[in-house]
Amino acid sequence: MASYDLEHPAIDEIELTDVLFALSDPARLEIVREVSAGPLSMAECGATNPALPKSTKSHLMKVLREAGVVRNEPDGRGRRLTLRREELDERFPGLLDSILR
Amino acid sequence: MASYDLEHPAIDEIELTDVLFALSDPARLEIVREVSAGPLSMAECGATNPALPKSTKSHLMKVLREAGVVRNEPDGRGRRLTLRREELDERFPGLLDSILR
DNA sequence: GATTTGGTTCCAAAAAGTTGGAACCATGCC
DNA sequence: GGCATGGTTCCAACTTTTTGGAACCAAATC
Repeated sequence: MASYDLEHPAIDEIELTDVLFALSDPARLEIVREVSAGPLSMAECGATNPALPKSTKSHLMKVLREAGVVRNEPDGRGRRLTLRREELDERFPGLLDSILR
Repeated sequence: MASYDLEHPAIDEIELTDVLFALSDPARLEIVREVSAGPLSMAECGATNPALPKSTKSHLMKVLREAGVVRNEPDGRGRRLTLRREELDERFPGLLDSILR
């Protein structure tokens, strides 16, 4: 069954309030900070929170993905997490910069 | 009696995640947009949502106030709501601009 | 001081979000 | 195929937020 792709909102479907909500949780915001430095695998994320159960981490990531903040795509045996930087910058100029500063 | 002042966080106590959470609700974000144009009374706020019960509106305002987004001070018989613009701009440069744009 | 006006707080119910173990699924590798 | 690895989804318990009526409070005005 081939692909195993998760749903991502198109750029123009991304809602500001959803993005703000996704980033309003300290654990999620921290993940975004980590990912902002470059693509990471699931295991590499949440280095700050090593004891975090994987299901919990996956849920946090789901909120970020569904809000349009992070892209989650298959990568070998694992997954590749990337910040949707350019798209977010285009849709909400300056937002990410001011939050991640 | 005497004073009837509500609690407001000091500028350096304002947490980014609290601000983001406060603004992540469409009704609250709309209130902030209205207030960004200048001080308003409670009654003048939420013009978009006329049927909103006053207790509900007061709760929304409380979240905004406790997050440090809005100042709520006595003004005659009513109350004066103002956006804490300069303070927020100092603490989180560019944030409000990018959100309210 | 009684009344009206404008708003906050109390309280309880409903809705939404969080958390994590267990089951499941996909891929890579032997 | 079989197995280990990396991660998602299911489900249920728990916590937090939201919501709004009713009670309350403070200031202004008569």
